[in-house]
Amino acid sequence: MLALKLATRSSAKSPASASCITQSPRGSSKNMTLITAPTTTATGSDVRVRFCPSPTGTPHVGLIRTALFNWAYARRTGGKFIFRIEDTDASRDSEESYGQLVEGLRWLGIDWDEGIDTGGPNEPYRQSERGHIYQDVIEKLKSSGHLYESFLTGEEIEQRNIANSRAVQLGYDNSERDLSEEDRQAYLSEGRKPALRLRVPDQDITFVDLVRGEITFPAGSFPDFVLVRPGGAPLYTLVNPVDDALMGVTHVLRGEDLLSSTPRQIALYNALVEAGVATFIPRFGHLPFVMGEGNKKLSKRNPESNLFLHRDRGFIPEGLLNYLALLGWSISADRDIFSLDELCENFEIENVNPNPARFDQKKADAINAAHIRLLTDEDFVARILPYLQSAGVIQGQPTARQLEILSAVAPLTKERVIVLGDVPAMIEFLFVDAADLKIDEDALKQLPENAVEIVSVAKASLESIEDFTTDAIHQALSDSLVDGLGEKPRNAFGPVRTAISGRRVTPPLFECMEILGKEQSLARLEAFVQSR
RNA sequence: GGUCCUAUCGACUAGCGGUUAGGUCAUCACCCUUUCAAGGUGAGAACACGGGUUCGAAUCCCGUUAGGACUACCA
Repeated sequence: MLALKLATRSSAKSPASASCITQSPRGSSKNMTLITAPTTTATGSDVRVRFCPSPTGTPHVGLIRTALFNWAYARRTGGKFIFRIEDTDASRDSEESYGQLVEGLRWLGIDWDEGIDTGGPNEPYRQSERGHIYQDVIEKLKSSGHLYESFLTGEEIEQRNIANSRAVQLGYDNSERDLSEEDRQAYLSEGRKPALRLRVPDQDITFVDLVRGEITFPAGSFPDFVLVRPGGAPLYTLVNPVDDALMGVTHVLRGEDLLSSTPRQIALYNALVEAGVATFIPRFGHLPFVMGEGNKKLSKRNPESNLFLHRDRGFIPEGLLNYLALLGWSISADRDIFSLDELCENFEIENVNPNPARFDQKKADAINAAHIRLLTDEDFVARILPYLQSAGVIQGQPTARQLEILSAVAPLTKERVIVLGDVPAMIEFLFVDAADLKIDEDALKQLPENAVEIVSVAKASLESIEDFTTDAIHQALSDSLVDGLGEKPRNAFGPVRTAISGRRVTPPLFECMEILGKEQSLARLEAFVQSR
């Protein structure tokens, strides 16, 4: 025990510890291998990060946050961002989901330097098309002695543990590391086919996590694990690190759920280096979970996990990404709103907070609203158009008059929505004829007794106006309703608003009347009086 | 069972040995106001617990407690 501590300490002090992997051999297995491969020292433009989702289901905001941080890290360092698809599980993967992943990243503006569609020096970027590559790597690992055949079934492994009074949960006992040739032949003659396991070094494995600092897994924390199925099909445990190695990935930024498998991957990387497949071990950084209600990881069942639901509601990429970045990272002590450029300029993986963060829809909404207000009027119009079209407010391409209305109402509307999906209901009345205007229940409910009187006085006072402008309208209505009838502004303008828009909440009333024009406005007031 | 991670207002966080513990969302109050927003001002609200190290601990160390992850011939 003392010797172990000394070993760890001295190795930490030695100059050789520029490598992040600390070695402290323990025990004395005949086949003991040690981790000797160097950890990458890549910085700046040598940085290579990747996003490698499995195409199962619709894109999840937690997944997007991972993509965002990898992307931001690449943009910050000047390195490369690789987009790879891990579609080796035909039963769960779907082409539809693959398409959604690509669509999602494109919509958000997260672009990649190598990968799907874009191509690059390490094609193909879909694992389902890389089968031949893995077979070659498996051969190299076999001939360098890092893999060994394992014939025991799960049931047999459990039996052995019971027989040896070893905890069943401990799993495999590495008992076939030195299988004799006779035993091997005996298994083969039974018609068994072996899985291939990695000979894991009997030593503590330490690495410096980019968000959590130094982490040590004691020797024996996990058994020799399977890399290849009986029959030769490679597993995720093999293909993920192999692809990273082949693609030269230097920094692996991924979810916290993979933290425990990192020592396994370091052991594999070491084997890969010794087998001549890789030249270094990457650095790892484990991002905190995105949580949902209670203390549970945000699951695909939670609607707020679905990227496209946010888009459909009217989140804009700037808002959603800003909020997602806030889940574990902050730009400064007193600022929450920032652009993607600012994120890329300031992102430091070392500043990511290791605690899990809860997804808060209210705050996400507030951040999105702030970004909508930052849009120029032209940009705002362009972005709300699809929402107006799908709500049926505008059919097909907008007319010149509709465009005119939109640009007039844009600055008024921008200030009072939290998502773009709020817009159609708010401005629909500007696009219908007086005869077709419907009056909402909640607008009617709060009308004063003398609503009809107010509206007809309003109409009379507006008829004489020459210039039908906001100021003139305001003046005329104030004179006739507030001064003339002695109504409070609230009581005076409420009925007019309802008659004009049919709604309780609208952009500012006088501006809306100016946009509608004198004829339309008066027609609506008249229609209201007639219908009561 | 084993291994690992985590712990600051209701939520997200700033803090990296000396702060009246700061900001944002949410909540409440007031101001502004033609509705709704936006904006302005203000209030309440946190260092999980126990030891240690130190002149001094939210900050470093240990333990406890509480969450969480992993422990597949899934990815």
